[in-house]
Amino acid sequence: MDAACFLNAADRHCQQQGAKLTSLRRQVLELVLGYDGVVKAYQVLADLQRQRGIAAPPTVYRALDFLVASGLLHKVDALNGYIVCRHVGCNHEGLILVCSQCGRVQELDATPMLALLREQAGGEGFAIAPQNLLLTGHCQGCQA
Amino acid sequence: MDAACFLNAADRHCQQQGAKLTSLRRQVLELVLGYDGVVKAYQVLADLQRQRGIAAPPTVYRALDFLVASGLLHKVDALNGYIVCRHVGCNHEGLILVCSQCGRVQELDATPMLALLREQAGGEGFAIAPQNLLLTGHCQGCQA
DNA sequence: AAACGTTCTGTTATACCGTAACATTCTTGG
DNA sequence: CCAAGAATGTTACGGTATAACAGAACGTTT
Repeated sequence: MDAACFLNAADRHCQQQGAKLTSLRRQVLELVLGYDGVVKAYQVLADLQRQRGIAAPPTVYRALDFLVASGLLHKVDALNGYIVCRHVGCNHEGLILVCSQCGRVQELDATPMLALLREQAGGEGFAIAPQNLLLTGHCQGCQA
Repeated sequence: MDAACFLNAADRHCQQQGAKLTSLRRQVLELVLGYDGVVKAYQVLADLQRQRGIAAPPTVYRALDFLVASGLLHKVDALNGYIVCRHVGCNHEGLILVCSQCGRVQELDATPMLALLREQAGGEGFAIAPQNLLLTGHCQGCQA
């Protein structure tokens, strides 16, 4: 799915949910789409400054927060970054593999794994919420 | 297991591995043990400054890094924090369950789970690094 | 249209998180 | 003792994130 197509899907997705994909938020999403893999907030900020002349951290953080809340992006805590969600609209839980060297992202289906985890956690009285599973490691290209 | 007992276990654990649990590292571990759940590096730093008069960030970060590398603590990326490992000695990867309501933390062994994940990811040419799995949900007490 | 509340965005300032780089001290084996 | 490596002290900085308030845009009601 290319960027233009994704943006259309994002428009539809937000409209369905009554969320407003404003021009700023759309611009930020577009900037994130321009990268391959994990993006840092301050990278986006720098891009935004190049395009708008001036922008401050809260501007980009607010847009990113919105996009995460809408399910269009995922936050990658371990790397202080963000990635595009490639499963917008469907209810699958993803297994997201992030290469800690090159930042590239790969997604598998984590549904069976999360079912097992849910079972294990449930045995301890803990109900895990729907979520994606984020793991870091090295992709094929980055293994020496 | 109380703090004193844990410290003894930590001494033995490090001795077995040829790692040196110096007095500074032990002091940091003790400070972390004084908290219930997730601790931030700068909390520990503040405590250390109270006890020693002066200390700088690298001092506490180095000690925390050592304790994580030794398996005595886990780093919780999503929360920029650290927790005591409750399974010292069994050389495992943790499954850390964080209750999004009350903030309490519970730890299970994720080793078998990660073995499966490693196999699945390996099939795609991706090598998963050693790490903990952090999942959010609701603990027993917080399920209405 | 005018008045209003709500949501979004701009702006300034600051707090928090983490590490690089180098100096110094402390072990430990020869 | 002495050299080598490990651990700690110290300074300084860069990256990450948010608080707090001001202003603008938008829809709704009157």
